[in-house]
Amino acid sequence: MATQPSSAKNVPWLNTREMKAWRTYIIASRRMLDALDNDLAGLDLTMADYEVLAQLSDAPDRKLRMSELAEIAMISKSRLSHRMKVMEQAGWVRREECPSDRRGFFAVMTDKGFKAIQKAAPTHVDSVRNRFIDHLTAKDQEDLSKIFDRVQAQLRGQFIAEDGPAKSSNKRSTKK
Amino acid sequence: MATQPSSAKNVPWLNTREMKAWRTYIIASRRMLDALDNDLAGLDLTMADYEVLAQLSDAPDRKLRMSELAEIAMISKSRLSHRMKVMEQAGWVRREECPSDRRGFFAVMTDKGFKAIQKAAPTHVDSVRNRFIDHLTAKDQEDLSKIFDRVQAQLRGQFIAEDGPAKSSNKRSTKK
DNA sequence: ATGAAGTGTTTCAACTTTCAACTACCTAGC
DNA sequence: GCTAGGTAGTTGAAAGTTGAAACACTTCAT
Repeated sequence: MATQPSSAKNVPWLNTREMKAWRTYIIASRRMLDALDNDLAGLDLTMADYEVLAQLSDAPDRKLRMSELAEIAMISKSRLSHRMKVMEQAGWVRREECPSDRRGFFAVMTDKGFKAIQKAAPTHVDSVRNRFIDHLTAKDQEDLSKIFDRVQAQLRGQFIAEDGPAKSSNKRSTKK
Repeated sequence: MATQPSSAKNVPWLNTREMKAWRTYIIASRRMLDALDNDLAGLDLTMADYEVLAQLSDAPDRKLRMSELAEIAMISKSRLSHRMKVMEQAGWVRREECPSDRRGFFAVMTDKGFKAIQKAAPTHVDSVRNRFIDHLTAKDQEDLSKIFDRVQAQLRGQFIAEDGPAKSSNKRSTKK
């Protein structure tokens, strides 16, 4: 539906090597991500929230425009608004008016939020090491970077070529 | 909390190479998975449902015990029950009593379900190729398999060592 | 000025996910 | 045979997540 990528017919099936790579990658990744989320749960964080907070803590003055934060954290503006409300109540962030553009707001990380993320970081890094990085050689790491740089480049290419705002859109057709 | 992996204190931070590998992998993966889900949306499928159906279609007689299916599709039994209800209404699967253990049920893929997945498969494979596999050399694929085999082996190790039923458990502590 | 477009929030309805029963059955020990 | 305890799977309610659309402002170009 909608510009079927030309080559859609007679797609060559995955051969054994390809299938193995795909399945191994996809399954191990899911398990690992579950595990990481689990490791963070003890700190009342999800990976998604950690990502938002980490981005914020890296930003100059630990503040970013809402839109920009949404973009780099790869979530919709609406979703960010929702999450911010929760994190605001936890006292980790607050909103601040943008003086130069009065439509805009900054998401600002509070000291409490910064302490929270600083406390979470070692646990998370430990997770990432134990569950992933420490099992890779330096060469592996470089290979991986190259591979996923390529993957990402192509995705970006396709998205720019298209129209939509990149986000999903779940069009479960008119089937009940 | 709960057997902190001994080395939890003074965790060495990720160096540049490690950080690059981790971020590139995690971000590109997320984008790619989003894209794949998007590609499937036109066929009224999510990756999760596709996974369930694919497992079923690969099983002998295209049937599996509910528990077993839940396990290999990496979802909880409860969740599978709920999803099955939906897929049953779509006419893709049905439940069948297990004669040898009358507590049990088989999930059975119907012909209609098989046709649906057969129709979806080329699109999905095309997605997987375009967005991932075709950007890897044969060597890349082998490297990837090795890497994620290792990652998975270690995860399994840790899980076996623990008590729970492997599934998350979200213990957001007693805060509010 | 005026209208179009941008920023961010909010409401709403749909959907997903988990949790804690709950039914039904099986197995073992006595 | 009975009973205790375990397993298979379902269920309903509660909680959480999500995106679309409507909204209130503000800015910007004419």
